[in-house]
Amino acid sequence: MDEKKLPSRAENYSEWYNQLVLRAELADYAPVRGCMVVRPYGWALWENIQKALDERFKATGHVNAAFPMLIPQSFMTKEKEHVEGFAPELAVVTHGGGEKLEEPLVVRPTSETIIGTMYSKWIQSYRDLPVLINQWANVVRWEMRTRLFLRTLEFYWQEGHTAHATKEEAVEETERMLQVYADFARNEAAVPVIPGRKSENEKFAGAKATYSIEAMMGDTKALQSGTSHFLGQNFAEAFDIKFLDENNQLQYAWTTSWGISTRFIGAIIMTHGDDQGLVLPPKLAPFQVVIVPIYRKDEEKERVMQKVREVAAELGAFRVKVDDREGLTPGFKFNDWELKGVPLRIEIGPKDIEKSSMVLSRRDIPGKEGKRFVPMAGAGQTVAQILDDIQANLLRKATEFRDSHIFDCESYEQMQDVVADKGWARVWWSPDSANELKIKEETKATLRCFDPEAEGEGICFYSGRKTNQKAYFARAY
RNA sequence: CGGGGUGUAGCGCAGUUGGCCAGCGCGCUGCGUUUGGGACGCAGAAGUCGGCGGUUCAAGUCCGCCCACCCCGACCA
Repeated sequence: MDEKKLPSRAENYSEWYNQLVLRAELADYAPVRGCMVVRPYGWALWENIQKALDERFKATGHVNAAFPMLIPQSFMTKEKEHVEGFAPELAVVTHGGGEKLEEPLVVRPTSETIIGTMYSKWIQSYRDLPVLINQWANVVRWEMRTRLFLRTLEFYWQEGHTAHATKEEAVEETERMLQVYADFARNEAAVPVIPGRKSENEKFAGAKATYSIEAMMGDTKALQSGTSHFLGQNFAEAFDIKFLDENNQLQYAWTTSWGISTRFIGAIIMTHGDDQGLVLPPKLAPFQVVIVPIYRKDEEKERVMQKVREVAAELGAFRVKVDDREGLTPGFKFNDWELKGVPLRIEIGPKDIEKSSMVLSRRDIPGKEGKRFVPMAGAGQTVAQILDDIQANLLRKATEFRDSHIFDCESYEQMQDVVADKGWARVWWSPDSANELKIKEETKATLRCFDPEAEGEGICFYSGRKTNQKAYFARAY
């Protein structure tokens, strides 16, 4: 086996994914089982994701804050469904300072309880509302089986927590943030997603309603890539978040929460990656452009490097990496940066300098097709155009792939056939938790979300009942 | 927790019916030649063979116990 080659995506998707994460130096396994080390290259990608999301949060009036990682166990038990949902996956601290604690502390799996506790102190009047806070944090969930980025014991995310005076406002907030996520996914990550409501079975523990953005990976499995929850007054009642309204009436607040995690990096990898490695969308890529200098003899080196520096300076508006590593052949560097998913590569050698041109190689179009000679003059504008085009092309390709793997199914047989290995099934669906579980057992497919674009009425593919709702079923990560 | 598997150099692995110096590829270090699609030569460094115990003249190899990790299920952003 040639160790330099990645496993083929088509032949072994899991192995391909795993090797890709490790060898592109996004992340590594940690000494503790199920944990992950995010390496600098992976973290740089995450920081770009953070930046893009933070901009959107600011635009919608949210501010950042930080809450404790350790939560008294009793907080977790206040909301009945919440504790039932999370109890099996909690890490618990029983000792501190060498002594057994009177009350164990839970390492936060999510922060509704601690934030709810604080909101009950902060909120007295309708004038205090809405409270629109986000926190960037790490959380711990003791999962049985883990996978780099997709499901690790500890993961990084942002969690927004808001409190509102009315149900309508909270519902609006839940839906707004779902759309913020969908917009981010499409326009920054070039990941086309379907934003829709989750079924009762799949909703967040303690929520009245859960919405998610669902993305289709390269093996046609679905990945829940972000969630937004309408919590109703459940947490307000459990944590006593009350306020006096304009009529001097005591009311429970209406709350929401929403989050996107490092799992999204997995979504980017599995949406765009190919047999050569990662393909990163220009807007989020740690390096948008890599320049590989090519020279045969030492006397050529200075001349080439000087040109390279000139071009790099002209591309100051972009995130540019000059690969000046010594002793590596250009071929090695090409493969290395392709593995790491850099959207655009520039090659500059003696031949190019003579012609005052350079080679541009697009990561989204493999092989010779993606290469072209361009004049060095006006490099900035050319690069800007091509990066835009790559960004658009990635979204277009991913959308085409997704749409060609969604099938409208009318019968259970048809649906089983589709979710077995063809893609997602879109069906008329009369909501029924028991039926949903049966389908999961028989096909391994779950209800990903209700179709937000469903119109009219039809016959449920499973129960035969009349319904006005459509749903997506798929195998999922 | 149920089923299956693997532990030998940083990584990936080979090691026969027990046998004397524990090997190969990649990577790493040094020197030289190279550099337009994963360079080559020479010289090197690097191992409690997962742990403990047993059988034996002799254990990476056989036996027992333990530990760790991986894959498939149940759980999940």
